[in-house]
Amino acid sequence: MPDENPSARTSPRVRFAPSPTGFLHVGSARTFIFNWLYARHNHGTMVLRIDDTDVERNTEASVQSIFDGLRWLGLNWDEEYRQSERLALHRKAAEAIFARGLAYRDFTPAHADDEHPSGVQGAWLFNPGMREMSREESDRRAAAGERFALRYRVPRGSGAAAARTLRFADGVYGEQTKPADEVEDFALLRSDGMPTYHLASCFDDADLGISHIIRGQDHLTNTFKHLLIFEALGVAIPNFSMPQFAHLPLLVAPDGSKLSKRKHGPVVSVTTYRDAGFLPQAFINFLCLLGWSPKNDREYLTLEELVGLFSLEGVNRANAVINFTEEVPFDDKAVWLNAEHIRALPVEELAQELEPIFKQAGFNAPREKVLAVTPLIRERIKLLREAVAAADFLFVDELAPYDPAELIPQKGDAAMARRVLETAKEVLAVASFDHDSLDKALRAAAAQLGLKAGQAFQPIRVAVCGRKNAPPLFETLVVLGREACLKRIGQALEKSASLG
RNA sequence: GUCCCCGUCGUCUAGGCCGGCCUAGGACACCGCCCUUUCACGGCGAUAACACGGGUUCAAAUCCCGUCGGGGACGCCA
Repeated sequence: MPDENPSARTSPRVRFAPSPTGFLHVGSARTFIFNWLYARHNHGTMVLRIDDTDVERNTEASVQSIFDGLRWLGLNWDEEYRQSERLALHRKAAEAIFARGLAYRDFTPAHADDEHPSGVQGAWLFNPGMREMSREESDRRAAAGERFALRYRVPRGSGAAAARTLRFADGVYGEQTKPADEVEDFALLRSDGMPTYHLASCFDDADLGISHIIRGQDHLTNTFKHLLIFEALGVAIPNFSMPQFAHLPLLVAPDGSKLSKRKHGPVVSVTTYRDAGFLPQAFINFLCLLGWSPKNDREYLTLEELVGLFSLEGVNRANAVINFTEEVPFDDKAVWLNAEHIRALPVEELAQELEPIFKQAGFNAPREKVLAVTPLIRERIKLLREAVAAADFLFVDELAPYDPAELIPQKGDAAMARRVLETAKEVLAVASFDHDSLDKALRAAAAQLGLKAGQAFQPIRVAVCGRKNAPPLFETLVVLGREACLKRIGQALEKSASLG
């Protein structure tokens, strides 16, 4: 079959274009992930472009922190650009638009930051006197060194003639239209000669052949401006075709407001999740479920499954709130998913994640030991960091002080605790240290003492772990080894003396 | 203020485009029970929502209008 529409056949090119004004924001991360998923699902190309045209606000530290976040996610990109390196291209594009009469110079002094340009009367459209200024006067003033911004001359209806209607089909929000009359004469170049976001972003998207622009819904109304820029730019770019747009619902805070670094603090930074012990695949899984659904009730999804399932049709239109409070900084569902992903990890891989964390906590944690400890805590931690508190007694030489009363079993007394510990000491001195042997020996000892297993095990558990809530007893004893067990039971016996 | 978007359990969502299968499904969280040597895992169960008002229709969460609520855009920020 002949290929009638070659452009529809070429693989999609998508981009993620963060501006380096802070750390990588969870909302940005989700935008990145959706773009990445779209690219991988459709065998397309993922472009990373650092939108650093705002020299005032951009910092190199921020660029690094964005890379930190992206590297942690582990999703690779195929091409990488820096907008600041393409400045000359942007200026040339602006000049070309001006030369064609599609833009004009605006000599109005820039607004101060606190001045809101849109009055209470309605939307601001353009500054009086500038749009109509003759080319001669404009040239003369520019030549005289007067500063100006370059504004796009948005087509407007004149007299009885209605303005044209701008339209595009959004991949998520559907058909969008707006009369050009309602679009303000936005700036292309600032009075310092720097391109604005709108110009730089559209030029690069067109020049880099981006086929699908997937971004936050806060750009939905900006898209009408972008349509105009693309139109003006397109004529100079061979084989240009208008990109498809898809806007993503916003991620909002529990109070419904837009997530912001300033207002909500570190919980909006992806490195906070990393440092708290989230697995990147769990974090990705969680973010995907915010504003997107595979529509088959599945929630725990691996990266491969996400790639296979992802489509723009599954994207929701309503904003999604990401739940957090000061006491509980992470969304319950994110934590649950993380626990699921932790349990799904093979022991060797989980051990590998845990090893640096144990070492950081100051534990003597050789590989073999971590490998032995991991199965004991795998089902007891929801965040990797919790492994430290869950397994500390398996690493330290001396147990942290605990209340001797903990040694007393249910429906028992101090004497019973001591009897159990004495017996355990004898049994463990000779028993072979593997799960089944210990199970057999200790159960037999309990029976001999006339106690229920649970009653007999509690003093031993507390003696060995220093607390009541701990992993299963026999596995714990095995990992700890005979020497440590006997020593701790001996210490417990001493402690129990104070119980009278 | 103007324009745009959105509104299903506390939260994430399915269902909505193609009205009846929805006495609205799933998940997290919460509560209860079971399993069990503690904790955890696992299993089972319970509570919980179509923002409101009109209309269209034999029939509306689903279509239409309005109201209210939330959000976004309106910068020489991105």
